[in-house]
Amino acid sequence: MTALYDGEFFEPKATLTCGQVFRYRALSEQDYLVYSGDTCARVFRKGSTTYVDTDAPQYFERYFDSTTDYGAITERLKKFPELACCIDKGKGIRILKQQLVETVLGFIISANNNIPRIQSIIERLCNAFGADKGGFHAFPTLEELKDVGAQTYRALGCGFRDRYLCGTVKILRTTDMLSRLGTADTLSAGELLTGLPGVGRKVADCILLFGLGRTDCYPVDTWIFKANRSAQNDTPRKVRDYCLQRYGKDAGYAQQYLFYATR
DNA sequence: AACCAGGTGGAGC
DNA sequence: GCTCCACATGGT
Repeated sequence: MTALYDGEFFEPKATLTCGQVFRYRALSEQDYLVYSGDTCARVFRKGSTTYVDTDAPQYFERYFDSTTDYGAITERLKKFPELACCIDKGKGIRILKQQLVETVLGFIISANNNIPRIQSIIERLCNAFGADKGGFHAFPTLEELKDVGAQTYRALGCGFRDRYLCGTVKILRTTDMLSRLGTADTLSAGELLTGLPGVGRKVADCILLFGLGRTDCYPVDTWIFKANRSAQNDTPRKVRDYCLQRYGKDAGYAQQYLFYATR
């Protein structure tokens, strides 16, 4: 089934290559396959329309955040002069509502890593342990990762993050953290997440934003820090606090427009 | 051949 | 609280 969207605020390329998601593959300039959990969709643009072709239309309607008014968000953020040109470049970005476990493990792998390598590690992880869905493999469930040891993650190219993955999988499997994350406020959810091995401030903010839909977050990575640092805000923590205060509930959107435009 | 990549954790102060 | 630094891996 294929759903149609006005493409002004929904471009496949901007949405998928702005750094929020790792499981996608480009077929051409504005034509992508994207995988989430155990499902997939083809997202492509023709003229001023974006099409989503999938067997799970209701899932991807939510995944692509279809009911949020990005025109209103960009109007609010355009008032900040430092964002004006970023929004012109990236106004087709949508913040995806991704699977929580997939987001947690994906961003643990992202630490001190580059995006092409993150993508290939995650693809190998899916191929090794995720269910065969015919043409692609699902992201592994916690149950499927139950007995995966550090040396196996190491063999998949995860490097020093092997023990983080083992430790986090065990906690997610054996505690009620996942259910608590869904109902906790953003601050409490952040504290829960930073208690996981391999999850610090930045990775927690990515999980909050991309896996829990908390747009009042501002992940500060090396790129954002270089773009935002000043004499006043000379540490990642200060940049984060300043931008959270400045952009409020729109901080997550602001961060994505900036990341996409400056990376 | 150093340096970098969507950083984190730990030791030492 | 803070500052250094090791940590796998592959690309430039």
